[in-house]
This record gives sequence, structure tokens and C-alpha cells, in this order.
Amino acid sequence: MTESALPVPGWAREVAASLGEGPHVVVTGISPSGHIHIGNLREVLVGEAVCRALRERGEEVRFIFHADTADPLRKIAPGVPKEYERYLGHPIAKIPDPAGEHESYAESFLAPFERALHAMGMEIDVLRSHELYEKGVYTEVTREALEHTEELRRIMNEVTGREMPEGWSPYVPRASSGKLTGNRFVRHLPDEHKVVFVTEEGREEVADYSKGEGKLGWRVELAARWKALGVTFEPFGKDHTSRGGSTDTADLMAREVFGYPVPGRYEYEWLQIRGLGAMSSSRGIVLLPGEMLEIMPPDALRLLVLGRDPSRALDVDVAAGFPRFMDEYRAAVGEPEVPFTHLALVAQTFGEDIGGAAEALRHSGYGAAAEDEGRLARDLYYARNWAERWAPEEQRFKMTGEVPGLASQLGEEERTYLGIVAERLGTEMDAEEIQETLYSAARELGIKPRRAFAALYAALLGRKSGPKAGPFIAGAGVEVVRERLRSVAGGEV
RNA sequence: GGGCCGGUAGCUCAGUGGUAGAGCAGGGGACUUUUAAUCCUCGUGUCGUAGGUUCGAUCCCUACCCGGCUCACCA
Repeated sequence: MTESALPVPGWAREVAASLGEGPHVVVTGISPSGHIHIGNLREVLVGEAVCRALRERGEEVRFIFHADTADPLRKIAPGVPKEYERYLGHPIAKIPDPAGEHESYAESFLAPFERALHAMGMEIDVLRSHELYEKGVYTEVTREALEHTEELRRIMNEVTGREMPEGWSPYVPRASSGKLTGNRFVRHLPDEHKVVFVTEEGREEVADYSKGEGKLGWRVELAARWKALGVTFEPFGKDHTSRGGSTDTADLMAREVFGYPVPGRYEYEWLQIRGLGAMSSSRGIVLLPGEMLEIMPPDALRLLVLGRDPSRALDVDVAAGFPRFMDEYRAAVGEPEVPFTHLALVAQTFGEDIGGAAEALRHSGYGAAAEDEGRLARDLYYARNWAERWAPEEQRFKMTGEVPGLASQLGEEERTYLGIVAERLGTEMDAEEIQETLYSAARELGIKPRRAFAALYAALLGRKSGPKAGPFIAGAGVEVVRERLRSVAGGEV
């Protein structure tokens, strides 16, 4: 996979133009405490587009995805066993993966996302905050924060309008119990880069912040991270940028405490799933990058997620509206013209038979789409996956598991036809022979082909029409089809 | 309440300072050894409301109305 072939969007150029001379560090990130969905991907893609715009004008750019793996677990993701409540307040990098596949809770969500980023050809450094803390990347800024505790507290109080409690500290140490929450700060030992604190149980303990035995509180961490990583640009979702929000505190902290210029910013709006509203990891309503890459190529996903303008809310529709999106995408990037709905039909009809599909496409005037069989195979893969998983019912053609109710309405004549067809079909027949068999049998019986085929669709699909019958039956398997036709012909419905 | 984003043909949306477009749906027609597909043809709607800037605004500014989302550290 290579990087995007799409042109750099205009809005990204404008953003880049507002940033000064490089070198630049563009950072995006999220706390992997639940599924990382395409809403989160929007942030990464905004960052990527700005990176590309910067590079286009010759800047040196480092692009980072900062996974907040040191964050405490606040809520248990859907599907995670209830026993995990005992890990509430523990860093998600230190909690085991419920499925036992990955090395931690955080990693179980991060790994699939990272894989998708790489599949998209993204040139991005994926950093894990717990590793940064352990390696000492944040040691200096942590010391600085601790030395300016009162100033930071003042900013927190003023901006959020809430009084930080007694024992508040910009640094959140991890107790020997594993918990980050409930600890009260006592004092800072700058020479040893340690803090002394009292645990929930009232025990006095010590944490070494040069070794990752804790983390900065979220709002302070944001500003500290800018300085520690040299960040010059970061996109934010609108939840962070409301007044009194985390960007407000971080801006002040950066300027007044860390002496670091506030990085360039871009506010993006949220993605919604058509008909379902905003994505929500905690409600399990998400679209994942990985599953999206099974129905479209990376650049299509870029377009889908970014939309025309990421500062605007966007409804993502991967069901009924998807074919049109794909048609526009294909036209935009110069892919051979063929309606996506037609590809879906052909894909469902021919299954793995790429040659047959190519033939059918040529026949219906879409020869260009069949020219490159490698590309065609890929297109059919996307179309088939879409049809099976996301398409509206009327565009799915899959043999039902049971005899459809519609079959019971078939008349005597039609049943006879189906019975004859069942006898004549042979497992060695190819799609064309099957088609011929179906057609000639109808002729012989004096049934209008239209009715004969309708009967077939009723028996196989439970609907009045369907894809071209010969290839479809070849794809579904002659044996199962014969069995079905026999039972319908025999009146077992 | 603050913030952000919308309010354009039945539906979904695009659009530009100079008197508005697409897709779908719908109507009509053509073609085809079933299906699917394809082709031709038909769209005057106060561009949310009221003001303002301008020679001229749907597109710029202001106010208001309606809707969605977001502010409890889940983009």
C-alpha cells in the first residue's frame, strides 16, 4: 500500500498556510479504552491532510498518533466481563486483554486501528503514552509541572470554574495496587524525580515519574505533551474546544507555565452514522476502519470520512447511500465506469468466478471494468462484502436458509417446471449450460420465461426477481439448488 | 445557557457576488431469450425569516426562528 493518490484538499492547504516555518510536528491521538472508530479516524485524516499540505511546500514534518495508553480505565467497554470493574482506575496499558489475544486492554483496541492505518499507507509514528512515560520523555515537563503546581491549580480553577480539591496535583501517581485514582499528593522530591503520596487506603507511597509510575493529569498532559514532543499542529474534536474545555486550560498552561507557543489548531465536526447518530464506543455504535477497508479502497475511505469539509458534520451512509458514494469516488479517481450496484449484482451472481464476472460485464457494456482482472477481483471483493453486510435488503441476493414463504404461492404449473429443472440440472454444468437448461425447459412446458424465472426466484430467494439465474445458481451450488427446487416442487411448503 | 454545524426541487445533498444544479424517487418512451442492466425524455423551487452592504446576494454582514451535535475530560 502506498500513500494517498488524492489531491491535497483546499482546506488543508489553507490550514498549512496559516502555520509558520517548520520543522513541524503534527499530532493526533485518542485514548484506546474502547473501539477506535472512523470518527477517530477523521482526526487522523485531518492531520494527514495537513501533513501532506506542509510537505507539498517543502516542509519537514513528523506525523504522530499518540495513544493515551497510560490513561486510567473509566468505563468498561461493551462486551467486557463485569469482573473488569476491579480494574477501574488502572492504566489501560496495565490491564489484561479480556480476549487474551493482545498484551493489554489498550492494545486490544489499538492494534486493529494501527493495522488499518498501515493498510492505508499512512506514514505515521504510533506512540504509546505509557512507553513515553517509562522512557522518560515526559520527565522534564513533569518536573516543571510539579514545580508550578500552584499556578496550574489556579488555571484549572479559573478556567473550569471548579475548585481543585486538597491534595490535587498535576501529576497522578500510580499506587502499588495499580490504581491511579484516589491518591492524594503529599510532596515532590525533585532531585530523585519522585512524588510522595497517600493511597486510598491511607498508605504512604512513593512514585518515580521518570519511570512511568504514574502520569500527568489529562489537561496538564495536553500542554506538557506539546512541549515534550515539540507539537506545532493538532486537530481537535469539538468536545475539547468548548469554553472551559481542555484546550482552554492547555493554551494558558502552555503559555504561562511551560513557555511553549500554542500549536496550530483545527476544529473538526463529528461524523454521524446515518440513522443512528453520533458514534459511541460505550453504546457499541461504531464503524471501524478495518471493516470499512473491506468494502472500499483506502482513498475512498479518506474521502468518506473527511467529506468535503471536516469542519462540517457529516452523515456517513454505508447502506443505501453507499453505491452513489462509490460511483462518485470511482469517477473522481478515474476508475473504469460501472455502477457500484451493478458490481454488487455481478459479485453476488458469480461469486469467486472472476472470469465469468468479466464476461458478464463485457456483455452489459462495461468492458473497461473487466480489462484488468486483478483490479476487477478487488472491486468485486468490495462489492460482495458490501452486499452481504451493508446493502439494503432489496439488493441482497443470497439463497435463504429456509424455503421462502413466497414459494407457497406458486401454482401447479410452476411447481412442475421447478421439478423438471431440478432433474435436469447437473453438477458438472457451467453457468451458461444452466441458463440454457432453465430457458429451454420453460419453452418446452409452454411457460412464459418470465413466469418460469419468477418461480425460480421465489423458490430460491423469496422474491419476484433476481440476478441472472444461470450464474447465480452456479455460484450458489447446483446441489443445494436442486434440493430446494425438489422440495418446492413436491409441495412441501 | 455557551460553542460548533446546518436549514436549497417529494427525498438526499452540491453550488457560485450576477436572476439556481445533481442523484434518487416519480411520469412517459425505447431496447433485451427471463432477471438485472442500459438508453431517451419530463424539474420555475419565496435557495429558513427580517433587515443591511452592493449596480446586483441563495452565496457577505446583523438579528431572529427551527433542527442536529457538543460542553460530565467517550473525536
